[in-house]
Amino acid sequence: MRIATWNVNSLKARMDRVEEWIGYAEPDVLCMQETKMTDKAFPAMAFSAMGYDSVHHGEGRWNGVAILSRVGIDDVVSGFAAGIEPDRDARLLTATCGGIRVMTVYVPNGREVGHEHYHYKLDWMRRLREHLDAAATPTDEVLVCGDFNIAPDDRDVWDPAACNGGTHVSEPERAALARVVDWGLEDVFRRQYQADRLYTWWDYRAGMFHKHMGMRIDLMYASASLADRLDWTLIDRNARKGVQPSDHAPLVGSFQERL
DNA sequence: ATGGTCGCGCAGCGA
Repeated sequence: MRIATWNVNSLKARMDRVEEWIGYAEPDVLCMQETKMTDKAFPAMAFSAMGYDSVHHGEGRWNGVAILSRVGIDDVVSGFAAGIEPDRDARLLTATCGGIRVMTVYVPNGREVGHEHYHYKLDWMRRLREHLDAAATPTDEVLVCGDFNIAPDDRDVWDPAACNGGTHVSEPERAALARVVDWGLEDVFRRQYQADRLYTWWDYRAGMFHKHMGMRIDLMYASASLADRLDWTLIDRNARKGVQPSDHAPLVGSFQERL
């Protein structure tokens, strides 16, 4: 079972790259963020022709998340579970694919520490934990992946000193992430790579990608029983190269078959 | 040292 997460930064602008990538990466499940389109505009037929069922939760110009699956999509929940203050944006989608409760998340960008959007981000993370409590059980196979806009620790940024005090690395953001992880999740990339400084996002500007100046903010978390089946993970830097790339690279996790 | 680019949509904002 191969599961991927990719912030595509507009599916309309990225469709050729996404189709190319699916063609060679052959994920069983692909979670996307920042599709930036309405549900009506979502190219479900094109994905169907490639063998994937899909579900999309979009709004238009901003945000938007999707799950593609060739192992089934059931019990879909758009946004936070019932009983939680609804999200004003399209940032979360939950579905069961091949026996795994999959969640694709696009965590708000906080803009600046202390900004109104920063507080919205922290509150959004609080609600994500409530969503986990309501929509899943830690003993089940659960996978939470997406663009968290938070670097979990200083290994996850190219220069901790330069990033110090900024958004993505602030202590309250990391604490909010830890609170979500505390539900019963493990960072599968870090399960495989402990010291490695590998990133998933690089600013388009200033040749940041070529200078290896990025952040690891696209994350894949698995519940214990699923994490125990982890075979390997990969950040596909090739997808960040070439013609009209997203500013994020896909992150792939491969899980062994259930015994 | 600083700033450097995209996408959306048609100016300038958001990331």
